[in-house]
Amino acid sequence: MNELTERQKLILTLIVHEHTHTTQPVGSKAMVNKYNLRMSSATVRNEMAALTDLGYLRQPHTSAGRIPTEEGYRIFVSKLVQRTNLPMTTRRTISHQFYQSRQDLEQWLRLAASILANQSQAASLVTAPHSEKALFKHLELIATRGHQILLVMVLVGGEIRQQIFSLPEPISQEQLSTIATKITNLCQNCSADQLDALHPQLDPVGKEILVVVQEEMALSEKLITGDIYLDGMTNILAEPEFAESEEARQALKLLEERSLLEDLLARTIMTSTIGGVQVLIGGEGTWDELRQCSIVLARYGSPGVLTGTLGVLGPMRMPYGHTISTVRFVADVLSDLVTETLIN
Amino acid sequence: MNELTERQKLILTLIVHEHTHTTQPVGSKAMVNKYNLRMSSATVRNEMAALTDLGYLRQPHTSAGRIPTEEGYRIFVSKLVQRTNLPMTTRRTISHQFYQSRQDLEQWLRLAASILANQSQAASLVTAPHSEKALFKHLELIATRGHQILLVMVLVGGEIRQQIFSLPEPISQEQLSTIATKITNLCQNCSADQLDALHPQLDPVGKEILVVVQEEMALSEKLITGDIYLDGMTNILAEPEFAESEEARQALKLLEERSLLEDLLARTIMTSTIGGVQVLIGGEGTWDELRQCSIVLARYGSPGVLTGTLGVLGPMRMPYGHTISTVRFVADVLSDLVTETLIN
DNA sequence: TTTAGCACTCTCGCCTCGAGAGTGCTAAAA
DNA sequence: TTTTAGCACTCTCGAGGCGAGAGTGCTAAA
Repeated sequence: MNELTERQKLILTLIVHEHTHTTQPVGSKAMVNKYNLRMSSATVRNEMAALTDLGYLRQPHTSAGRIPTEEGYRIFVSKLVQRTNLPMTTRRTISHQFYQSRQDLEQWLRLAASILANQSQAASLVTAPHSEKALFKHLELIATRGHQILLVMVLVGGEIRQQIFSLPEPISQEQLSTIATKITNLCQNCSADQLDALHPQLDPVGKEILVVVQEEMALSEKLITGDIYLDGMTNILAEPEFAESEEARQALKLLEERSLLEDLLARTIMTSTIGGVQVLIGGEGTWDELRQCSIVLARYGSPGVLTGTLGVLGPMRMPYGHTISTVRFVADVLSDLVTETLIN
Repeated sequence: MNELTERQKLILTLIVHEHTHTTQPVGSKAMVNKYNLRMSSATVRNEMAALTDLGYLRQPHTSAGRIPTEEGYRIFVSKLVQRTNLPMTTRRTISHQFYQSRQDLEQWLRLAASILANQSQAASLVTAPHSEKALFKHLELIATRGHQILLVMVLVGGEIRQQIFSLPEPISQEQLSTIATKITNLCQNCSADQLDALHPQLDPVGKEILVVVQEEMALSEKLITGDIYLDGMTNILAEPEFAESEEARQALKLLEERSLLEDLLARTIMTSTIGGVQVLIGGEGTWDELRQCSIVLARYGSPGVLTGTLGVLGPMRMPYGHTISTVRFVADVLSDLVTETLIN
């Protein structure tokens, strides 16, 4: 808690930097040589001992160099890493890819995941954006075979939900279209709750359909409704700390099991604002699977209207500066795209 | 090519069986003991030598036991594995899960992937079914902000495609609805080509929209349009042959890179018939990434109308009997569901 | 407060060595 | 002719030993 001296900050920064590059514990002598420090290795050793006592460094075993602890990374990320921007050329390349791709939400999300994975050489995840409050915009009903009916609903913001259901009696396409038009006109911009008031105005079939509509709207409001796009999972396997596959399995399992992933996103994302980037280091005591990992997350979209989450999962030894800038930049680009094309 | 003797078949079968269970090379003496063979280890050794000459077995190094070669697995799968059915209880459990889940294609596909992964303890993949010939059923146009228009199209079979595009001039929702209704009425059950004939009947805006419709239909006919559901990738990491992560990376990379995966499916699936299960062993000389793996694939759906692919990717040392039955059974269940609910 | 010097510790790669498992071959038995 | 017993040989694998190298902590001097 006590403020670190400038020299301690420098040494901690250098150790983090060196270790993220070499993967190895870093020793006092080697460090003095490499960075031409204007002090002796003994001095560095003393400072290292102090930082170790403070809990920011540790030794894998006696008489090895030091590596940062979780706490060390945390202080590095919160205080020491300088906010950098991605180089202009990189930014242009990324923007370019988005603007020349097919104008299609799914493509964008896939692309975002791919860019994050490549830039960070780690695993990436991107959730589809969804309305924080589902508002009805348009309903379409299409008869398929027999009693089966395909319901296609569009929400304000362009989210599309579809569902197949059946009615007790067969019904013609004309009748369905009439009902769909009626509901579309009545329900403009309504939330799921507001639809309750409309039940009296509808015939029995219409009521039944309205219930399905309400169900779908409710589902849409739950945190993560749509797809989650993952990429770069194999990057994780390339990291030396995951050479023994068991460790890697743990981390990838988290990405694979939607329920775990949703839980993670739900718990962390609520606190983060658009534009802000959140860094989770070592599972923060809650997620055992992530003991060796860090996650860098950001929200994108239009706050309060249509938002999604994107981020990167990699080893705790991660180039935080670069990763954070990348995540922030991709989030910004995606926010612009989503806002421009989907919000009305 | 020469027919194997009964005894050779027995020995090959036992070696495959034993090796899939232990992961270890299997030796003559151990085998005689374990299976109480009515012959001496020397006899077994002679037969093993013969099978090795034929190319069905190999030794990881001199004076180790034998393991099957790719060719050995191939002959095992094509001739020796007996076609078994899943036990009744397993089948019931699986069916049950499908029928009690939400009646929703996406859920089913996800579930299928999950069941395949769990049953086979390997990675699984399931592609969304798609029409082999895209036939128009229904069109909806929704104005969003400014010139942006959301196009929602339903194909015969229930496949939904959506696309955002813009027109040079702003246009009202009423006008859009009129156009959509007109196209819907004119184009019932038409293929993309047939739509060409309709251009003269439409005003300029209608023509422009029809072009987008045709583009979407063309896209839908390309082999794999929709999502691919993957599951159980971490199972692969648990296999001892993938302990050094490099090997595992190769295999997982294939699953992660959509383009590779689509290529794989495109090349293999064409030859396989519904109900038939296809087994690809060791990449078949074409896919280097799969040198250590096998894939068990089947198509599901309604032949010629709406079909998809599902399968399992695991180590070459795989319990083929069980995996094949599982893939076949899940494909059958999914075929029924798809046929019942989506085909009209 | 910083630095030089020094004894000590721990890992890592390399080597050796013996146990264990399995083979191929030969000659005898069925 | 086919099967089997016996035997010498080969190869892996794990344990143990050893030395080099890197790093530390401590003490005493600058």
